[in-house]
Amino acid sequence: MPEGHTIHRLARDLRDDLAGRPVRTDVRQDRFRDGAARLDGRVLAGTDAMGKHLFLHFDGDEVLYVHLGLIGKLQRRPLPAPEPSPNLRLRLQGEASAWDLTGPMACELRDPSLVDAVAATLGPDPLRRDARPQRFVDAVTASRKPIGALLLDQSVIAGIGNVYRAEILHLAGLHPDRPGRSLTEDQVRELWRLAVEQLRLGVKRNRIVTVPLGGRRLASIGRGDSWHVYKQERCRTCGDEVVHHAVGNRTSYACTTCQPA
DNA sequence: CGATTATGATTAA
DNA sequence: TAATCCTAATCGC
Repeated sequence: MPEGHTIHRLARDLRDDLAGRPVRTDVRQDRFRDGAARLDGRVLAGTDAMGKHLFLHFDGDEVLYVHLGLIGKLQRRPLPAPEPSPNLRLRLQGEASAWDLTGPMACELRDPSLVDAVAATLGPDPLRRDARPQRFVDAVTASRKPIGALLLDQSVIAGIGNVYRAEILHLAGLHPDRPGRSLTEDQVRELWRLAVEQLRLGVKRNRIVTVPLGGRRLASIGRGDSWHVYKQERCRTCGDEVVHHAVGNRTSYACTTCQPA
């Protein structure tokens, strides 16, 4: 689940649930036992999300830095919270809920200066008001790498993952192999606009659904029916064949008709 | 019940 | 390019 929309939604939900009051911590794995003990009883001051990076600011000038990676989860448990999984990296418990972190790529207590250090490695984030889209446009139009690789490069645009890459390129009618340099500024601006639109929808729905709802309820869209080309054999727009091939180390998906090479 | 797979990213070779 | 980390849902037998 974790592309940028997931992280921004978590930042919001964690703030709403936990901020302003002391949190209790719990842990099952050994690797963050010390960190959990340090945080126990501290007040969550606020949260921040940049691309796929999540920052929880605690009173006492310390930041809990979390990156979920491929398989990490941060799940809400209404109180009384169930017995945690043996894999629990960290539980943060507030007055009405507990949040269980499992499988993250990173879970570290750091100095607040880390936020700026991470920001310096990232391209503009379509979900942030302070994003500078022209940086994305310039990076793409200057590169000979395929647009499919550039969209996954977090230093070019922050927060896009494999699902949004496939779906945004399909919505734009662009083939993943098109070199960045071959695109017009207008085409790249359209990619940015689609990224903003789709990621915002993702935050709102807490789920990636790029097909038009057409009056249907979100809950009625089945698993695998949510996308035009990602993990599809046939394009959900025109019914033609979807071709799978590796671009930028990951499987890319493109409709032979909607996304001509 | 074991094998496979995944919406990520870094490090080593 | 390949190996590695980490977990849980899904799939085939």
